Order: sequence, then structure tokens, then C-alpha cells
Amino acid sequence: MRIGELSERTGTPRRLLRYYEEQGLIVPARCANGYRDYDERLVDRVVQIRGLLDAGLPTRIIKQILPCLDKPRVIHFPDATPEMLATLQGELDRMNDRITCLTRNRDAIEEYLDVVRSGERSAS
Amino acid sequence: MRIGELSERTGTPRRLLRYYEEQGLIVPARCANGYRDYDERLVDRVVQIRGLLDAGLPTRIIKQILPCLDKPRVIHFPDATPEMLATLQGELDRMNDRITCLTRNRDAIEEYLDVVRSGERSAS
DNA sequence: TCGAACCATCACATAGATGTGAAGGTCAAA
DNA sequence: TTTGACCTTCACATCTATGTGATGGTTCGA
Repeated sequence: MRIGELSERTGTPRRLLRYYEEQGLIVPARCANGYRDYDERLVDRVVQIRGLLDAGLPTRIIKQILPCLDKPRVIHFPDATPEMLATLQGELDRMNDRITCLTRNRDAIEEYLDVVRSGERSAS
Repeated sequence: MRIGELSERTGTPRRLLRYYEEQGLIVPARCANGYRDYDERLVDRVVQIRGLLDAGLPTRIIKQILPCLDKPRVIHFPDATPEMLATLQGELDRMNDRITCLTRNRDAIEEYLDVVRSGERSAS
């Protein structure tokens, strides 16, 4: 598919699809006329990229994470260097921190909303 | 305590402590000489702010979330406007999205690391 | 009283993600 | 064949969080 369709299906500005490509996150094929040609699977991938970006990960890290998510994962691991694995482990730790922080705050907000909503009628 | 101590205890550059204040996230008292005077409780608060920032929330949103976390929560809810509650609910939803995304990807990375590490010796 | 180590404000710079628009090529339908 | 809706690259602008440094006041110990 071309960039316009991918843009619509993922809710992502074309500008950003080109940006993600520039950062090496996605690699579309090219048609004879130079138009980008996106594989169907890139729909999910783009959504995932946006999710990670929104969760605070920079493109540089996302680029390293994405290969872990490919389905026939087995193929990749010969090229995993030790420091690459250490980086991944570090990012995994940071992701856990983020999850912990978000969960704690989400719970607090939820509780707050519960209290406010239940007390709405009887407030002084 | 003064800004230097808070900076050290939270691992946050002074510059950013002033920035968070500028954004209305923390409100230190002032000594007679103009120095900022931080309450003990701001240590936790700053750590929390940094966690949320790292998880992708902008200061504008964090500012709205922080009042939900105060311990005697009860005091606040008379001033909660409906659209304020809607905003909070929206942010809660987004936080859940982030948690889901992070968790999914964390699990994938974890599994990847397991596979790579266990296959390290026997790789082709 | 002097110097070191704090503090203050202000300002300018950077980096990353994103917005916006110009200038021009491709293609299909009227 | 022309028009409109795509696409291309390029460039400059914006916003947010951050880095860095200038300039100057305060405090305290040597």
C-alpha cells in the first residue's frame, strides 16, 4: 500500500511515516515511480512504534527493540552481541520502572475518581 | 532543604527543579534571602514527577494528576469540575494504553532474551 | 576580609518528535 | 489534455524537556 493508506489506517501523519523510515524503524519498498510501497504488516508495526514513542521510548531504542518482536524470532540471535544484550536488559529494566510508575499513578487516579464521583452529591 | 540537597537526593539537575516550579508542579517556600526552601515531602514528589515524565506524560498533564495523589485526598474534590474529571478519565485511559503497550513489549523482550541466552552456546 | 560554595535570575542552545509548506513528478479520470 | 489527488524531496518552524553559561548576591570558614 502507499503512504496515504498507511497514514489513514494507522492515524499517523505522512510526515511521521517518513520520519520513522529516516530513523530506520520501517523500511518500505519502492515502486518503479519512486512511491513508497508498504507491506501489510507495517500497519501493526507503526501502531506499535507510536505506542512505544508515546510511552517515552526514543526511536533509537525502539529500533533495537523491534527485531525482538518478529515472529520467527529464532533467525536473529546469532548477531546478538553481549553489549547489545546488556542494552536490551537495561531497557527492559527501565520499562519495568515505567510500568510500575504508571500503574501506581493510574491506581491513584482511579481511586480519586471513585471518591470524587461517589462524593459528588453529598459534598459540602 | 535548599535546591542543592534536593537535587542530590533526587538525582535531578537544579535547572530542572526550577523548571518544574515554573511549570507549577512544585511550589517551594522562600527563605528570607530568596533561596528556595523545599519541604521534605517534595523529595518523593520530584521522583514521581520524573517517573511520569519518563513515561511520556507532559508537565501540563502531570500538573493535573498530582493533586490526586495527596494523602488527605478528601479535601480537594469540591473544586473538581466535570470537564476536569473528563480530562482525568481520558488520561487514565491513555495511561492504561501505555501500560498495555509497555507490558506487551517488555514480555516480548524478556522472551527474546531468554531464547538468545539459552541458545547462545548451541547457535549455528 | 577573602575565597569557596552555595544561591538567584536570565538567556541562549540543543535534541527529538512533530507541523507546515514549497516545488515538482505521476497517474487516472473527465 | 487538463485537472485533481496522489506522491516525491527539502527546508524551515515549533514545542517540550533539557544543557550550559553569564552575572551577581549570600554565607561561612580560613
